[in-house]
Amino acid sequence: MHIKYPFKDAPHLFLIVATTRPETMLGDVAVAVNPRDDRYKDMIGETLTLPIVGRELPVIADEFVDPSFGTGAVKVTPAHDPNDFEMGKRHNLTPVVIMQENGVMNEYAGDYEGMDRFECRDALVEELKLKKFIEMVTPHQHSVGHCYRCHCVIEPYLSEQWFIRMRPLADAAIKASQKKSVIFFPERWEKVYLSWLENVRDWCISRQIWWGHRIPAWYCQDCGEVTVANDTPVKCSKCSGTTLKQDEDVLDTWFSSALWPFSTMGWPAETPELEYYYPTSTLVTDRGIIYFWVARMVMMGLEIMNHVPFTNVYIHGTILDEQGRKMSKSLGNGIDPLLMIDQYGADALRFSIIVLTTEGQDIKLAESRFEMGRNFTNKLWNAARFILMNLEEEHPQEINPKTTDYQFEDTWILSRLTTTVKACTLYLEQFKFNDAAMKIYDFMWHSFCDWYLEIIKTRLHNPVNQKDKKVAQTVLAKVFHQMLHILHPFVPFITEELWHHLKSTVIRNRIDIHENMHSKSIMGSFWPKVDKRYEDPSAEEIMTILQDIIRAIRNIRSKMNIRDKQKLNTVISLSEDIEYDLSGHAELIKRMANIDHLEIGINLAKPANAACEVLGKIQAFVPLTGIIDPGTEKERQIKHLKQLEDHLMVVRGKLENKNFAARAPAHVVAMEQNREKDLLEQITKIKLILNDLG
RNA sequence: GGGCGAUUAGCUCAAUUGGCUAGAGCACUUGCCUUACAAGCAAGGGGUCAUAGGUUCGAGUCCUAUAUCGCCCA
Repeated sequence: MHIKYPFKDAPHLFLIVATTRPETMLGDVAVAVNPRDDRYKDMIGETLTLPIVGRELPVIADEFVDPSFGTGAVKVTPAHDPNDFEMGKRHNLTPVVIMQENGVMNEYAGDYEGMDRFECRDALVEELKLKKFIEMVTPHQHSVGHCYRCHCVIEPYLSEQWFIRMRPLADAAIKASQKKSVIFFPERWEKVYLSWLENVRDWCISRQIWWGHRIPAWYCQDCGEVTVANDTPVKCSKCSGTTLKQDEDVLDTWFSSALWPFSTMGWPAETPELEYYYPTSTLVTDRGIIYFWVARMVMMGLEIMNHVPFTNVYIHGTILDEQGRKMSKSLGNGIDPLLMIDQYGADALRFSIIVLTTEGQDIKLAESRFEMGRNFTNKLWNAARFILMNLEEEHPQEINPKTTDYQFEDTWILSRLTTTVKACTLYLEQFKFNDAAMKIYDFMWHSFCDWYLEIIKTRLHNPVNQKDKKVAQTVLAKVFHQMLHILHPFVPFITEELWHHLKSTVIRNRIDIHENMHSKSIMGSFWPKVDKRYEDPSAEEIMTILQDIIRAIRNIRSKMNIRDKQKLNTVISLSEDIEYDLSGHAELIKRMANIDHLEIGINLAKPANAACEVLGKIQAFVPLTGIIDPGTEKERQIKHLKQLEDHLMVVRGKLENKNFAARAPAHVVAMEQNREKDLLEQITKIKLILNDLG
């Protein structure tokens, strides 16, 4: 709406002012233009007459005015617009409040006194029209603040409120993070924290709502003195008058929240809780409240307790719904954790969420994601059933397995366990929870269950001697015990339950696993220490090779449609320069690949009608007279050959680049050279096999 | 308008700070009710790492620009 404001000295001339809230003109105290706006330059300092009201308004110059917006001249209403309030302060203008607190026009509204603000708007526009003060009306889209509870339009309103001077508090909080007394994980959130503190403005803590802590300020009705006190004062501190009125407003909720780390511990009393819990080590939260809450807790902690409330601030991703929207009550797209716990289990819920929580990434959460955690806990439960069942046996004295009593798989799983404990510990210290969870997942499922349990089944069910069976049982119990411990933070309920079963089984059967099991709960135990004696990188490397061989044989089985139950014979031929001794592992391969006769040796000849697999310096031959399909076999070999040749091209591309040899580190060059040699050897072997197939 | 982040397999996400043929879960294909587990076992298939330049012996990773999406602030 464009309104004409006449000049005092030339009432037939006007300055046109645009507004979306015409009723606020009753509170106008000036009209402002941009000092560099040529259209209005000459008018600065002139006086206008406010239509209808008749008040004199100076034309002032202010950089804030955007010449391209509206008419380039704006009415200044300091009592009813925050920007105008700032402008009013800059030009020493006295604000005029035109409404009461309930939105009804007051005595400054003249004839409109007593009208509601919207009623007043219509009536005033009518009058302006009648008196021809309106230049034109254009539709204009703008955003209007609404109350989040009652949805009515927010009215900016000049009133007296309490503020906290933030600069000194903020400076202390900035220093705390510079000194690393407060550390963010991931690190980059520190920037958000700092940029807010550096540009912080004084904080208005008065809220005009009926719930919350009333502001502890009392106004003397006799002399006007303000008394601020912990306890309700009985008389004015200045004139001793007894007519005191407490401020109607309450403290901003974030003010109370800022005190949370100590106010919840009995502060200001010096309670044992306060002593124990303040300061604490780590705060875990969402990035959305880094300055609303985190920074304010730090400031208040420093100011009041002389110490930061926490050292580490772990910022996790925001949990969103499947479509990437924030969860909210009004959208109804939230997931009820209690419902999920009923459906999938508390541990499943917890484990799934930890696995999904990757560093600095929001989490799109769908209910189906909890299946992963459920499957994991289910797997753990079933593995435990198997273990406990197989420990159920009277266990006499000779239970103390010396290193020489260990089978290869025992050394391997103990080393894998140690590696896993090490990695988990490191990841947890770095707040990389999902990496820690994934390591445990992989160990429990793909090392312990898929391989170790399968390998030792024969030792448990058809042992060659009782001693070896007992060694297997002891290692089994020991690994399971430690595994439960590293699993415990991720799946606390199931590990507690299983730990009790293990404890009673171990005690009843007198299995000595050299672990303290006297506490009443797994929570009373300690996090496993890395025991370097169990580390065995070569066992882990050899096991990887054995797994490759076993997979290759199973692959041949699958491709040639041979049932798992059918026993096969196999010849494993090794190059003479192979770095590993596999001779001791024939039994393991036979067991896991279901092989009847297995021959392992250097440069063994390929048997007739055999399916082959080339694995680096190892060749596996499975004789399949009458079963082998030469077409399928040829296809397999050609496919493998192509892979090797593609890889060789990449490697040669590097080696043939003169700069590579000159500038890359020696170990990288050596690695590529070795790789070329290995690839060539393998290619030669496959070509021989293909020749043989015709 | 300012700032931050994302873009990798059909889907959801990793990739130890620039160095083996980019991994996992789900989904998919094939074969298995094998006395811990079919919510499972075994074997597979699947990726021009958003696009275009640049730096480098070497780029998913570093730099610049573009596109799309998201968050915060004004």
